[in-house]
Amino acid sequence: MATARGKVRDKTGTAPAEDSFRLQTETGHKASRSKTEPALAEYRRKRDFTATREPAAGRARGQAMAPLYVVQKHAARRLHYDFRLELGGTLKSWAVPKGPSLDPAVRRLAVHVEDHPLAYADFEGSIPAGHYGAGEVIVWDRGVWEAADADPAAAYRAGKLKFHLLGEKLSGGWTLVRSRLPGSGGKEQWLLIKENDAAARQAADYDIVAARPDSVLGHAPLPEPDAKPDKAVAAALPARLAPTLATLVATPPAGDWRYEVKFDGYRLLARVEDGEARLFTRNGLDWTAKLPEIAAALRALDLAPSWLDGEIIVPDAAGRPDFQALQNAFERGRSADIVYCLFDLPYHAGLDLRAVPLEQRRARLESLLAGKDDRLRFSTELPAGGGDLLRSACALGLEGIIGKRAGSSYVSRRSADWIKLKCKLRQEFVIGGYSAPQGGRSGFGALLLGVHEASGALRYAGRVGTGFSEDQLHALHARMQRLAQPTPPFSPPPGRQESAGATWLAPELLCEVEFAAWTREGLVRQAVFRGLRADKPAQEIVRERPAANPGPAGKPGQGKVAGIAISHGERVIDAESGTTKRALAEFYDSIAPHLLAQLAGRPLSLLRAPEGIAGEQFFQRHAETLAIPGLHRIATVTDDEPLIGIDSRRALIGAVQMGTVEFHSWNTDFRHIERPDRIVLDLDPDPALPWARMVEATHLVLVLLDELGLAAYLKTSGGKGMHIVVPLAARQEWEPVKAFAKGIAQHLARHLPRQFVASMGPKNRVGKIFVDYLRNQQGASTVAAYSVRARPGLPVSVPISRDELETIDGAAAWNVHTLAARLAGLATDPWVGYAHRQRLTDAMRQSLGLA
DNA sequence: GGGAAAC
DNA sequence: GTTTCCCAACGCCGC
DNA sequence: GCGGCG
Repeated sequence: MATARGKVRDKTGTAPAEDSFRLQTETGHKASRSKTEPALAEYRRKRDFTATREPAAGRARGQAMAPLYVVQKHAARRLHYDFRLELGGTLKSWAVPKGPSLDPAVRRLAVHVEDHPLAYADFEGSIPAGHYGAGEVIVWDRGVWEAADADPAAAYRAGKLKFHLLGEKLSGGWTLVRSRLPGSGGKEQWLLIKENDAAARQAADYDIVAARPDSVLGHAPLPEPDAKPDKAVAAALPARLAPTLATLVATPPAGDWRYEVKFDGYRLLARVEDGEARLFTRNGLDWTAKLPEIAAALRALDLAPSWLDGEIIVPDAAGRPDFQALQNAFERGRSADIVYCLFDLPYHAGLDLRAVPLEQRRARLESLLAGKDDRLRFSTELPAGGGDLLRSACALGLEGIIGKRAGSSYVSRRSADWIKLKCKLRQEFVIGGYSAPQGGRSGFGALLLGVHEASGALRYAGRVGTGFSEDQLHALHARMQRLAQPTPPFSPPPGRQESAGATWLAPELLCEVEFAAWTREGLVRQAVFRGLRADKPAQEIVRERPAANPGPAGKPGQGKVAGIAISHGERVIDAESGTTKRALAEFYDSIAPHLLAQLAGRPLSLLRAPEGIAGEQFFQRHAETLAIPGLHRIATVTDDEPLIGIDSRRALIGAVQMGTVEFHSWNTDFRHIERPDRIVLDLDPDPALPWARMVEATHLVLVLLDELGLAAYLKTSGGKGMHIVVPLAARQEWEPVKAFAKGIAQHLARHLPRQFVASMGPKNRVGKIFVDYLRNQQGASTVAAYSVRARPGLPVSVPISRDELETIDGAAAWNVHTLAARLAGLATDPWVGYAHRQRLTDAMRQSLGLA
């Protein structure tokens, strides 16, 4: 024991090649083949940071340093947990609870240090994706323990691990702070923070809330509750207070706005005075008696006379507000689960703070709540950036976000300085009936909606009774009457109340509906009719799962997609969109006909990422031991091992179950594997180039192909570039076809040197577009049209028409969430006319200078 | 994610 | 039993 | 020329 700090790490030798840090032991390290941004410098910086830290003042001599920390990296809006242990002693082994290391539920690391029994180190909390924007956070748990303490976990529990560094400026610009983060259960954490762009933000953005009494340095910029802020006015505490209400807006406005989570609960104001706490709804009803635990927690804060403003919620398992759970909590008189999320402090300690800038009120509020009852939580600020922020909030299954203008004051009315941005859900439903009109309404009352279960049954999904014009109402009614049938198409049929007076319809009509949320029973809430749809077979209408929403558990068939059991269906494959493995499988199931048309008959390479796109990724070209139902293993003369062929839904979903994210196809067919039947040119731009340059370059290539007399088809790559596909009759073998593709690339590079390069190196590619012709050799493959890409947000490679090139705003125009809408809105196949008829002629070769 | 080799 | 390794292929680039 | 990298 008590060997030098950093020993474990030093023994590992080489730095990992990926941007994450695997826990490293003396048995070696694991270099990943992950195709992510280079992170060697990143790694070195962090290593340097730990290596160059000065020992903390006040540490007794002879004590072993045994810091344990958890590294969480969050760059470019990708959340990444990883664990690194640095222990005095030789690390023997370690364990993270089974499952993805991204699992926010991971709370405990087991560590095994030589000469020590198995020790556990707990850490608490998690940081949801999107919380910190671009930047990095290290969740840090640090302390010392006596060498005599055989069990560091016991020492930790006994409080012998001392924290004693706060606000310490560390090398490399890191700062140690103590803070509470959303999702942390209100618990404070030690955080090491570092800004990528310090100028863009202020330290206060990080919610630094408290200094420990034993803080050595303690110069963190803490709010000073006792100082009287500008504009604060001494005032008696009013008996009543009406809250500031937010204005609903559709898009994030310009300007300086501070965003918070929109809580799906009840607004509640708290009045605290003389050891008494009372709770009021926004209409002034006294709910103190309904919320004894909250009231007690507020009393325990022992506040000087104050009004606090917040919202009560019941968090679901993932920490998100759950409106129904809140209602249930009231119904059952179980208010103990309720949490009060506080976001404002209009009065405090005899001061009227309403005119004080928002940030100051909130800083003061946060300091009041720091380290107090878990039922009282500070509503943390979300990172700047409205549009993306809303998207990520929605992807996390939140109801929306609230924006407050920087510096705004607290007013007792609806304010334009407080805005709410809602995540609206929208999807198609099958119309399975309608209810009788009520009152002055003619035609029908509401449409009875359904979605298909995985089993194929049409499940009742609630009703929509608003959103149609008078004309629509009549037209729809007339149309529906022709589809009337005596029995409900739903299975099981809706309850008596829903069925009363209903007219049942053959499940043929589809409509688009916008709604606020799915209820726990799987019905739409606050649904609005947005129009009929007619572009999809009714059978394809299924519930579109909001990302990261596992859905009701325990239902039969719940774990299966297309008959394939999906293990770890709740695993989040992509943190940015919150897409789970099951959602990915369902996505592939939903586009199976499109994708299978691209894959069938071709040898494939699979890009697999069993632990999600942030984990290790690898290609697989040989069927090997791959146990996928319906997968073809095809022996060929070209490869010793059988290749992979997929031509069924089962095999497709089976591949997804095995962690496949991307499907890459060869430019040939098993039937003529030595003769390619297409050329694929991958236009791969310098990432810094604007999209307009990409559009221009694509046009230029199309012009060249037109001149040669070759028809070509476009698809987005799902990344930065475009793929141009030239279908061929499978006449020639790989070599001449590759030479032809190379000829095109070199022709472009030669004649349009400002736009194109034909060689791969990034060196002379600055500001240009690399025409990647290398995908046209034997054994090479290109991501298939309709394949997802293993990148943040899970974009999809999508065929487009030449006309559409002008209209899209990037090669990642569609992703797993938005592709359905595109397919639904598509009148004609963007690749209409695609046929393998073209030949490469000598005349073409001459034109290219290949002769 | 899972088979198989290496501990 | 437990842990690690493997799962493409190619051209570039730096040693 | 070899190996790591993208």
